[in-house]
Amino acid sequence: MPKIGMPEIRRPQLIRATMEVIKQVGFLNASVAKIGQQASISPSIINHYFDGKSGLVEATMRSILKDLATGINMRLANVPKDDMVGRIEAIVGENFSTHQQDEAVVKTWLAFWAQAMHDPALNRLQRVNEKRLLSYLRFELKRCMPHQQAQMVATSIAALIDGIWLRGALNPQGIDSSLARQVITDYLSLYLKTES
Amino acid sequence: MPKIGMPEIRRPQLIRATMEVIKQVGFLNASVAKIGQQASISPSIINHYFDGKSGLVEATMRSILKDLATGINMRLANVPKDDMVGRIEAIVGENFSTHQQDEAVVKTWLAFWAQAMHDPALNRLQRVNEKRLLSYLRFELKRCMPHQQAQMVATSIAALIDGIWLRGALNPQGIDSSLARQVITDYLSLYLKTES
Amino acid sequence: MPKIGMPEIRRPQLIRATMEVIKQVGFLNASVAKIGQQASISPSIINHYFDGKSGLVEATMRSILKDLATGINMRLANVPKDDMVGRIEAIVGENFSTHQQDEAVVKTWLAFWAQAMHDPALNRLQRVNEKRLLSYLRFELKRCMPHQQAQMVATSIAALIDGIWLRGALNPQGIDSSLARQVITDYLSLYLKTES
Amino acid sequence: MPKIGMPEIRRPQLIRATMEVIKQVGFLNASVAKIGQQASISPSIINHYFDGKSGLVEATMRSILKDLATGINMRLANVPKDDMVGRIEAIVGENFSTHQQDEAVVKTWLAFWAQAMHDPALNRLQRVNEKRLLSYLRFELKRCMPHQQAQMVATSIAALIDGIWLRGALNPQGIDSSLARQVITDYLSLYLKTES
DNA sequence: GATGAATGAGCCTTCATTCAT
DNA sequence: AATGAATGAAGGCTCATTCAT
Repeated sequence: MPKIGMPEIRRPQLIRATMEVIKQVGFLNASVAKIGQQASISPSIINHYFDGKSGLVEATMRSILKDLATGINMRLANVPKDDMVGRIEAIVGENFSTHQQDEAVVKTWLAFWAQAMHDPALNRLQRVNEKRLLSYLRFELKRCMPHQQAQMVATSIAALIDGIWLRGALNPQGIDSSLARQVITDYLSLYLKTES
Repeated sequence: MPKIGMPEIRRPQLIRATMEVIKQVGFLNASVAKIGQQASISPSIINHYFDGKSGLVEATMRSILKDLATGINMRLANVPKDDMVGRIEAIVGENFSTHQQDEAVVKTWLAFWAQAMHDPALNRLQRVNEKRLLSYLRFELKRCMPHQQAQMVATSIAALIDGIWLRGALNPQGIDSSLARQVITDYLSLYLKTES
Repeated sequence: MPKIGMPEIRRPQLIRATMEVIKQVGFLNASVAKIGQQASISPSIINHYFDGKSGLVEATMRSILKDLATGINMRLANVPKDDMVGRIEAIVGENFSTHQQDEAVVKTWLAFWAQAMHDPALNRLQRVNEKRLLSYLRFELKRCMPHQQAQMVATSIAALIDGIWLRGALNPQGIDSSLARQVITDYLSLYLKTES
Repeated sequence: MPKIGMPEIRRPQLIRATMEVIKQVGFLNASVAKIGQQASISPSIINHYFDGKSGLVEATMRSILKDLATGINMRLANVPKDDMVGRIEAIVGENFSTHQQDEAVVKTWLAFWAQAMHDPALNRLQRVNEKRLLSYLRFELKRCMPHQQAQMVATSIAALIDGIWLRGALNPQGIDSSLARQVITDYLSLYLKTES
């Protein structure tokens, strides 16, 4: 019998190594050789566990997306169902959480976006994630405004999240996450005030 | 002996070919061989005119940034100096112009962003561009709101531009540019309304 | 502790899987991984039973050669000792039997020949088989012609067998075995006629 | 301007190196690295001139086939049109010429046959060559026998050629080419004598 | 100015094998 | 007996770049 439980050790280990290498040298230069070295394992093992490099890249992105979704759900669990603003702030907050600002995570996100335009598997992942964020926001907003309007505000908030995140990612000083949250909160409260 | 006028022919030719190849196969697979083939020129010549591939990539991005700046200035020239909303709409409008939505341009932009995190030369370009947009917006906004707030609104609008653009870039259906402009105009009018 | 009787199960199972894989992907691409998969066993076990891949290849060829020898002897058992033509036809017939025309067997044979030039173990096998065929034929022919001529005719018939077999193997339509037998019978009768 | 005339130097050089390496280590182990080393050139250049390893292999086989065809035609040019036996002997003779017995050529042939079963490009080459030999033989034979019969005798002679050649190839002592020619000549003359 | 010849580094992947369990 | 974990070597190929012409 072989050693058991290795997949549960190796897979996260390699995924983390992948992010680390992307952080250090960029997606373009993140070779399996470097990833293996980072994880202190033979690069060949990547094929054993992920069926090739693209499988590893996909799994890596899937891991980040899952972390985001989990984080959002955990925050939402602590906010009353009827506290709409609070719930939206929770969603926004998780998008600017410390974990999402980890340099390795940030660089992987960006590389993922650029790559998604040419890789069907990544594209699919990206689309699912995009729609999920919109649907979460819309769900909360629909409680106090018509569908049409909720759709538009959700789009705006999602765009603000991505835009602020992107500008922060490209900025050496990183994201000022409290400012980010404030900008979005201001927009929302201003909007609600004016409409009523 | 060097034929005169060749650089003026070759450089734009190769820059355009670069964008075309990035559009077709992605930044990752855009080799000098393919670029040369696309331009029907020997790839070797790239080193002659751009001192290596990275020089070509940088020049390509510089060309796109210049097109954007030129477009904005041309639009602004047609809007009265005191029409603040009109001038901001002009800036926004150019960011979603048909040229900026050219698939080759879009993919180059995105690749440029991802690459800028690891390439100092590209990073510098990106920073300059980012600051210019902010300064343009802030300049207009300061006419009717305090500096502090102008800074914040400018940041938000810039984020909206990038966020909407990014989401559009990743969406197979492309950007709905009239919707984009409307979202941003609405956002702006929201802030102006509270001021009055 | 070793289960008894397993070698008798595993060895033929792996040999058959080897032929099947060679048939599907060719000798060049017949890896132990694919063979293991084909047999639904872990590839590692090959080393246990055959001491490495080359041992398996050798055993596979040995199995085919043994089948051929067995088949010939069975046919000869049904032909009277003094029916020289009948006995030679039996030998020829077995060389073009349906089993020897099984695509997996054919491809293994051919790969075996090509490989035998560089692998001493396979070469030895091939030489033994070659000599056995010649000796069988010569033994029958010597009854009605001088040794010298028997040697020559035996060589010719062996060459005809291999030549026709080879041309058939390379032909998508396979071997026309009745034509093959006829050509060789005609050839033989030609020599017998001149003797009488 | 680049160096001119290089393709005419490099292509035969690499083809010869390929045969040499196949002779030394077998088709299975004939890597581009070894071929490049044998030719004292960088292996990368193979892609430049042959568009990949398979292109080189194909070109190598094509070269051998062309040599054979040229040799046959040269021999035929020296034999009167009406000397049927002489012309057939010329064809047979070239198939056992010293050049065709060059160890490198022999091993390449055999590897080529084994490989042709799985490589469409090689298969096509092999088929063309096979048909050409048959058609040459049939053309001569039809002068003194009906089509049906000519076809059968041509098949027999072709099989004898391949069979004797194959057995010689696998034999460490090589081919006894005068014996080979004699066997075939005997068969032909015996056949003609008996039929008339 | 422009070409293609040529190179060496690096890429991902496949492979046969060994080993702990 | 049998498995899967793990490795290191080797494979073909792509690439950016340099150079002679």
